[in-house]
Amino acid sequence: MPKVEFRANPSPEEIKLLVDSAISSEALLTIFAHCRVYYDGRAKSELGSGDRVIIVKPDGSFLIHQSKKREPVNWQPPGSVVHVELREKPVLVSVRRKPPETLEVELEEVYLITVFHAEDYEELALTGSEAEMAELIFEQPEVIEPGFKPLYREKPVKHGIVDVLGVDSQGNIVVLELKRRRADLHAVSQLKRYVETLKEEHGNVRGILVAPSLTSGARKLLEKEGLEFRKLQPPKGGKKSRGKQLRLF
Amino acid sequence: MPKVEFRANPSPEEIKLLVDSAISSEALLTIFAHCRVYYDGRAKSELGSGDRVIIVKPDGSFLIHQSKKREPVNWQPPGSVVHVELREKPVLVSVRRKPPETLEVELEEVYLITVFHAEDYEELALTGSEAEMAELIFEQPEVIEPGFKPLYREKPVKHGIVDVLGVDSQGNIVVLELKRRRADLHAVSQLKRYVETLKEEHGNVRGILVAPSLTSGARKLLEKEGLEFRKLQPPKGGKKSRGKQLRLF
DNA sequence: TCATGCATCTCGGGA
DNA sequence: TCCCGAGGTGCATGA
Repeated sequence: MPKVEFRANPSPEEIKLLVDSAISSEALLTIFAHCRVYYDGRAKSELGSGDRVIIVKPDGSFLIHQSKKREPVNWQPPGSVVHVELREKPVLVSVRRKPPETLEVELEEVYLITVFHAEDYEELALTGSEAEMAELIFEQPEVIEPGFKPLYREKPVKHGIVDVLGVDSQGNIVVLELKRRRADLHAVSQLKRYVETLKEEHGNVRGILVAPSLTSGARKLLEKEGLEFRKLQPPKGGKKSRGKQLRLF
Repeated sequence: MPKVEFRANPSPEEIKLLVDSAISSEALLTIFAHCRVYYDGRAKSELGSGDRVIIVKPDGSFLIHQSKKREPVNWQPPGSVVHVELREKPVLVSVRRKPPETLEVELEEVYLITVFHAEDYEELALTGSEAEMAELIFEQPEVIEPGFKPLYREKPVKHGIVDVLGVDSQGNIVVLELKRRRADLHAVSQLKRYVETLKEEHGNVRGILVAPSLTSGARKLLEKEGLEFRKLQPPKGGKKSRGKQLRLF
C-alpha cells in the first residue's frame, strides 16, 4: 500500500468510502474542498462558502485552514469523533463530548482527497524554554545575584505556584518569576500575587522578575510595587550544546 | 487551470518547480513527505525523521503537522518568506525577519505535492465572545445589578485597560472584568490590579468579576481581596438570533 | 476530572 | 512599531 492514496473530484459515495477508510486505518485525511462550516460549542460560528484545506488526524484533531494565517479558522481538538453524512451534499461531522462541541463541514465541491498512512516516531526536541532558565538558575545561582540560594522549583503557595523560591545572602525569602520572553504587566501582577501571599506568613519577601526584557508598563508597575528585575536570556542549547560550548574553552 | 494540481513522488527538480510555481501564483502548497526539521529563532528545536504534512500559505504562514494534536509541531507565522534549496536533499527554507527566525525542512522523501489555487472571500462570524458580554451589559446594565451604570468600555488606566468602568446606585466607581469562560487566578489578579490603580485616585472602588463560573482558587482570592463575582454567560447568537428568540415569546 | 501557568503562543486594536 | 489583553486559546503537569 502506498504512503499516500488520493482521488481527484470524488463522488459523494467515494468521499464517504475514502473518509471511512482513513478513519478505520488511522490514516491522516486531507481534503481540498469548497465548503461551508458550522460550529457550536463553547462559542458558535458560521463560515460561508470558500476553498479550504481540511485535515482530520487519527487522534480526532480536525483542522480547517483558509489561505491565510497560522491558525485554523475552525477546528476540533484531539479526542473528537468524526463521520460523514450524505445529505443533499456530503457533510463531515465532528463531535466532542466534554465540553459538548460540534463541527459540521458541508462539502459543496471536493477537488482532492488524500489518505496519508503517516509513520512518525520522533518527538520535538526544543531548547530555550522557561524550564531551562530555571535549570540554569539552580546550576548557577549567581546569575541572579551573589549569595542567592534557590530552594524550590514550581512551589505551590496559597494563591498560585511560584516559579523559583529561594533566599538571598541576608536570609530574606526571594520569589523569582521567570519569563522566557519580554515580561509584561501580567507577569508583574503574577509576581506581586506570590510576594503578597508569602508576606502574609513571613516577614520581608523580595520579588524578582527574571526575563530578557520588560515592557514599559511592566517596568513602571514593577518599580511602584518595589519589585526587582534581573535580566536573563533563556539559554538556547540544552545539555548537549552546553557540553559542547564548555569544550570550546 | 484546475483548482488543485498535484504530483506524486516528484524528483528534486520537480519539487523546486512546483514549490516555486505555488509561491509565484500565490497558491496554497501542501507537501506530504518524510522529513527532518530544524528551527532557530525565539527558541530552537530539532525534529528527527518522520512522515508529516507541510502547508505553505500564500501569506507566508508555514505549518508542519504530525499525525497527532491540534498544534503544528513546527511553524512559521504569516509574513515569512520561503524558498527551496537543492542540497544533497531538497530543503524548504522559511525565513522571518523580525524577530529573526529560520525554519528548515529537509525533504528526505516526498510522497505527494499539491498546489491549491484557493479562492475564499468569506470571514468567520463568531458569537459568544467577551465583546458580546460587554454589549449585553451596556444594553441591559441590570444583569450586573439594579442601578448599575456602565460608562466606559476598554478604558485605559495607569496600569492596564479596564474592560468596563461604571458607577453603582450609590455613586461608587465599579470596575468589571469580563471572562467568557470560567475565571481563574489570573483574572482575579487582573481585576485587583485595576481596582488598586483606581483606588489611588478615587475613594472607594468596587471590583466585580463577571464570568460564567470561577475556579476554586479564584473564589478564595476574590473573597480575600474583597472583590465580587457576578455570574453571566456570554450570549450565543448575536443580534439576529436575539431577534429570533424575542419573537418566540 | 479540575486547577494552574507556559507558549517559538497567535491575533487584533490602539497609540 | 510596541503594548496590552482575548482566545472555542492548546497543552503539560500535578493534585
